[in-house]
Amino acid sequence: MTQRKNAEKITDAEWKVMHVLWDRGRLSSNDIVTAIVPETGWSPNTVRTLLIRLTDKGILRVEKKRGKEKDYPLCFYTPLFSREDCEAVHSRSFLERVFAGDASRLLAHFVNESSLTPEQIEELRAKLNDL
Amino acid sequence: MTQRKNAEKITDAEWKVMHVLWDRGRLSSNDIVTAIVPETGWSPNTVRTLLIRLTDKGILRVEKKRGKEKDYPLCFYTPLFSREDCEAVHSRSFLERVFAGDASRLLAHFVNESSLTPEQIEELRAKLNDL
DNA sequence: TAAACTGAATTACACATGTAAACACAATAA
DNA sequence: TTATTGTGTTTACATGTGTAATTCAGTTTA
Repeated sequence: MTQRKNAEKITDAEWKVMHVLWDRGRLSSNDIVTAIVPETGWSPNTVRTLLIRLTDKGILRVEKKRGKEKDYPLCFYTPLFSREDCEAVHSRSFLERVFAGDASRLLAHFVNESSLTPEQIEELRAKLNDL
Repeated sequence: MTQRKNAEKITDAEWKVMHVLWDRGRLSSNDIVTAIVPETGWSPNTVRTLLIRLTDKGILRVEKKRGKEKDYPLCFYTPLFSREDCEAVHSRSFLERVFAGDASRLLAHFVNESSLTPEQIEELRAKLNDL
């Protein structure tokens, strides 16, 4: 729950970093930089700043390694929260903020706007049946 | 679309103000203050600051009236965007940011977490059928 | 060994945001 | 008419965020 509190504070720019880490697991800062810079056009330093901030917030864990005494000192980062946890926290606050808590309207909106594939529609139907 | 751009910048605190205005239409600042202060505990000045900021952002329109020369000069505020428009803009950016654009996962999440009533479930089913 | 390079840590800086206090002015009450 | 009060306007101020530049410390290279 204290965790949840921290997990709440992921900012727009930081989400990009988190998605990379959730997709690919523990990564060196360089891996993260090379994954993110082309897509965003950010400076590598910007990415590193975000990594530091996420670490300070307790959302990432950092390990400083120096391989076999041959490599540069490198930082490896690992998420301390699952993607699902973070999504859940932010989803709740989004629901409250924008839809004033009315999940039904939120769902209606996304169903209408999302151009779902037939398979996705079927999946969703199945989920509704499971309720 | 330029409108859309502005509509994007509603902050957490500002949403509260907007919901009151969408619920009840054109209101004096005092009406807004009395609606919001009890629920939030904010100072009236805080609410007034938000009204000014929303006006500056072009999200609210303000009319300064002095009734029949008898009342205080009062400010009346009116939203310049529909609730649906603002929801749509913020929903899209939320989807991108938190769910990396995967609407299907977003929907699955909210369906599971929202404890919908049977009626709401039925409604949603109907919407799915209309796709 | 000195220069160049790489990655990490520190510092920066403007703008946004939450949250008002202070000030000003019209209207009303005394 | 003056003091008070309700309302609008201006200013404030810490913290968060986007977005790095700068500096520092090892590593490799000339």
